[in-house]
Amino acid sequence: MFQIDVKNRKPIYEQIIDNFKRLILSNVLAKDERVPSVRDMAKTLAVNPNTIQKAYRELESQGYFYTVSGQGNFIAAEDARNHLAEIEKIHSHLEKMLLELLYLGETKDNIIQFAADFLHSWEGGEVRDTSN
Amino acid sequence: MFQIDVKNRKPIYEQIIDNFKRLILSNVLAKDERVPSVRDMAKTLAVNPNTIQKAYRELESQGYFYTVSGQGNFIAAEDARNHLAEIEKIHSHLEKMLLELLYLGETKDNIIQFAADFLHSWEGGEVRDTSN
Amino acid sequence: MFQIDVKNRKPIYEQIIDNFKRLILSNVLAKDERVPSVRDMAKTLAVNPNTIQKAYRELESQGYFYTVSGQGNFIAAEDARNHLAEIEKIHSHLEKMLLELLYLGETKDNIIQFAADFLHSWEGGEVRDTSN
Amino acid sequence: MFQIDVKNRKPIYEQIIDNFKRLILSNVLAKDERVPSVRDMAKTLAVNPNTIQKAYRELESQGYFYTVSGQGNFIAAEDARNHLAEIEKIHSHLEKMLLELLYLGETKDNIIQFAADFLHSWEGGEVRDTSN
DNA sequence: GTGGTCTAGACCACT
DNA sequence: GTGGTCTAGACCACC
Repeated sequence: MFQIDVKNRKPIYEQIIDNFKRLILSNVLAKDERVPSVRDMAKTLAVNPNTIQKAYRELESQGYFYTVSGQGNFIAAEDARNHLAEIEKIHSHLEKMLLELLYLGETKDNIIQFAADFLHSWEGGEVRDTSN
Repeated sequence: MFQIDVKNRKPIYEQIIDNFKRLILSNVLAKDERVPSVRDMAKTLAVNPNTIQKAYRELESQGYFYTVSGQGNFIAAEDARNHLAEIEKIHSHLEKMLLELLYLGETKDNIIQFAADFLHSWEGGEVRDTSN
Repeated sequence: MFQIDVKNRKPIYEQIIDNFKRLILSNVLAKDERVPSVRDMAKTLAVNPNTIQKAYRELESQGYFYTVSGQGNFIAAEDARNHLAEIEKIHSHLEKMLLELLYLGETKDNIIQFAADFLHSWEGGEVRDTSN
Repeated sequence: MFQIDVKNRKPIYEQIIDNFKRLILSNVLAKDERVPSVRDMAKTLAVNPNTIQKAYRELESQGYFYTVSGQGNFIAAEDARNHLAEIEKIHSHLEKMLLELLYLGETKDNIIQFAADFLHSWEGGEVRDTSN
């Protein structure tokens, strides 16, 4: 499904969250699909079940998962998530990145070219692992 | 000079580093200019001197500062720094942001438009505080 | 008859209990009426028979059902139940809700208005499903 | 400060959350006031630090606390919280309670009287412990 | 000193 | 079987 990098500064549970978000947002995991149980996931990723639990809980509270007691966790419908707030946040984040590039001497046209090229190279087909 | 945000999850020393980098890259701080002493900086930012110390040491090791013992810290010449590595890092960071926006349903054209608008609205005048 | 919401954090068996209580208290289910068998109920609600069993047993112990072995479960007479205790419990629960609204900045008059409006909009006709 | 009831069905960390919310909403704890450290709280309540941690984290993500790394947790400004959504939720909860009382035979006037009496008996002065 | 993460292992409620 | 809670104890980064 995906791998986690224990050496990474980013906490394991965040890596798990990011990976699931990616898989969900790119429709690799579809609505109402069941995700591996906490224990199974813990085994396959070789981490402690509590760590998986923490990640799953967070994903639930952010509207990506829903839990059916005694049955497991499932992918929530898209409208349970708050995309607008998320987009807003990323936009402001993006602005900072763009500014930094300017500071580092990149020209505006260069930057835009870079972004455009990258996006167009992305025919939306398969998913690439971009976790950290 | 700049402000730090203690409520922010980003460590204070990293915030200081980022702010100095920004001021240096945007030429607000010029080559060989003296930066405030650790103690002064600690007072004005109202943080622990150790924290300033850590930031300064990091900035020195990244080639932004040079230290003259007994005299203080100074802005290093541009060629002491490695912009390419920095740009590379931001580029990959940027790719992730762009991808997330795609996942969240933004169209490619929308995203490029956003970036272009932002950059062009920014006639490179003074520097705005973009820390986190 | 009613629906249960598997996504809800409230245990299914409690949802079933609440629904039955509601139907009984609102006289949709009359004294000595037979309730569906455990197996039937399990099928129509698409839940595990054990879950129905647990709910029925609880309802019996609270005086809402009585069991005739070999024949099924039936609605008990009203006097078998202890409304006062129930009302007491809800009253205290209500107090907490009211207090929270106060804390959240609602004025007393606003709250009372809300409650009064709601109650009066309710001409006691049929029963609406209010399960969580 | 407050007590927790280990025998209670409600999880300890939720009891802690509820208690803090109560103290904050009733202004016993003021903006920017420091709350006891995780370890201290763990000692005084005689529970595991992880449990406190969980509660504090939740309170932070709900906008009641903010964390200053290396310094502790503090009460957040009121506008960081999402009262409207909260009020909405409680309103719908309240409706269910009111309905249940109707079913149990209480008259509308009785119920409104009860609510009004309770609210007016509550001159907003001191705080009473309503935790479970 | 502070919060944050993680492990190992236990116990519980629900299905 | 499932998720959820809790403990005990360790280690880390930050201030």
